[in-house]
Amino acid sequence: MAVAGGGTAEARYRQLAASLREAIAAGAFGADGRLPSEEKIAQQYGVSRGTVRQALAVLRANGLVTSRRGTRRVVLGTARTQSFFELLSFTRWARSLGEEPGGRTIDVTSCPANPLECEQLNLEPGSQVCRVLRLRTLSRVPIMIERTLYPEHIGAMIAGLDPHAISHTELLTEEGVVFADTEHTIDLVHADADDARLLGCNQDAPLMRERRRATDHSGRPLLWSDDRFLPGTVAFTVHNSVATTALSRRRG
Amino acid sequence: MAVAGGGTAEARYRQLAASLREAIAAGAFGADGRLPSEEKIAQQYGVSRGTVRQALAVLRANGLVTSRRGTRRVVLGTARTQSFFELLSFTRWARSLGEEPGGRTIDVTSCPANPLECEQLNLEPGSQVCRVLRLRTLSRVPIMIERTLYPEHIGAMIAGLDPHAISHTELLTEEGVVFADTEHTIDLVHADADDARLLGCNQDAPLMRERRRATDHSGRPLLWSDDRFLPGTVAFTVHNSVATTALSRRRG
DNA sequence: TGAGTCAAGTTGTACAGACAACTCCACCTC
DNA sequence: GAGGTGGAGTTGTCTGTACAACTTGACTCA
Repeated sequence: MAVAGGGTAEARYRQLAASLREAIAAGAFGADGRLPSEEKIAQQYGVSRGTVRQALAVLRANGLVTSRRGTRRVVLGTARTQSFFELLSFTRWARSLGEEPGGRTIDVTSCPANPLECEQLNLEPGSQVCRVLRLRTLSRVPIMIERTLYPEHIGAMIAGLDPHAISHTELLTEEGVVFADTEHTIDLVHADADDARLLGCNQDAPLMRERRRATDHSGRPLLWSDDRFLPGTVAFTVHNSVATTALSRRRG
Repeated sequence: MAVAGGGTAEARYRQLAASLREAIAAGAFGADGRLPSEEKIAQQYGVSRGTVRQALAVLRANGLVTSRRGTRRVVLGTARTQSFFELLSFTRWARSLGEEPGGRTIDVTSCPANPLECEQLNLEPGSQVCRVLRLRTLSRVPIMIERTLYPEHIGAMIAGLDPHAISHTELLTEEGVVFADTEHTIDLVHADADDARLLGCNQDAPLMRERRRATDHSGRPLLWSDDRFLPGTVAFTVHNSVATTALSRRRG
């Protein structure tokens, strides 16, 4: 039936997190930025302390508040972290910026994967994969080259598609594909001939590369993509605290 | 007294998380990678289900396991996320790689901050700041230029320091400075004259830039740094799931 | 064969209580 | 004034219980 979300009422701790987020943005909690105690918040909203803690854990993971045994929590900032989908999908990201996402599908082919690709997509050696090459624009200005690899069962949904379709990710979601986890790796590369031609830069010009690997709930890879941005068009930010770390830095 | 950690026994859920992490790395949980149910794990380790859930939340945030209502958890991978300090401190990072961290302090000056810097460090306009310029090496090979800005009260601890000291961060920690949160922003810049001279690259050569801003528990900024890496020496990876997102992507 | 139904199993949410660990301020003492 | 003491307040950890929401596989029935 593909009921697209909204079926169940949102959890109480999420509602509470949203309320607190608004309160923080509105500048409640005075100049010193100290939150009320968990107990007070619990009474105020008519929930248990456990629920308050769950809500605050969300805000802490987003870098909005600190937390430390013995003292009240303190507002850190109004860090606007993005939703999972704004990070997964170029289209969603563009929309969240209030800009018009666009793109042109340059090429779609189906062919056997090489060993590295098989490993990334967790496929048997020699399996068929679907290769998509797209040029992405933000308000009609080209900013990114996207090379995406889909396993065959996903690629089949992409293949017979309008080449002008804007968002493949949203299409797949509508078809019932569930994206659950992604891993992003960010580094710097030099433009190859295709990059240069399509982005209108010189060959060997520096590009910001983001490689994304998405999996479903069972850990099966759904796509592997190599996205190359023109310099100055994108920046990545990560918040991390003593308690939770999501980012890591590797030798290039 | 500066008792350097280790005072209190580690929380049970952290011990459990470590155990489970090892078990995953050792390849327990069979070929399908399904974990036992929370109840089973709780019985096996003699803890309550709540504690098990706390431990599993850590693993999930690290991208090691999935989680989804109705089905068992599944092993995703052996993602090695780094500790907070390996991300904050170049020295700690190098050591975790098994390489020898090094560096040379090029310049230390104290002067008034410009408006942007005041905003980043949350200081009154015109406040004094401490500026440190360092060249960082990995196994004697230069890979990064670090420009760090400290507010005066922190800078005072750095100023009278051996110019050959390797880790300023660790020194500050020993002095009782507590780092609690950081924000990292990653983008691409071109080498200026100083970068080129010190890193031995051409001017305007592309560099990977990481800007870090660290605060203490109350949200007071402790440092703001602009680090520029030679291409190919570093890559950043982020794991994120539907439940938790730490990364965001911005217009450059 | 195919579709629908049901029950068992599993994770998510929420509540309540208890204690530990820690911070901070007021107070006291020297 | 300096320094130590103590207690109130706050967050961290752990346990236990109950139910809701969801997945999966077995089963039934047309």
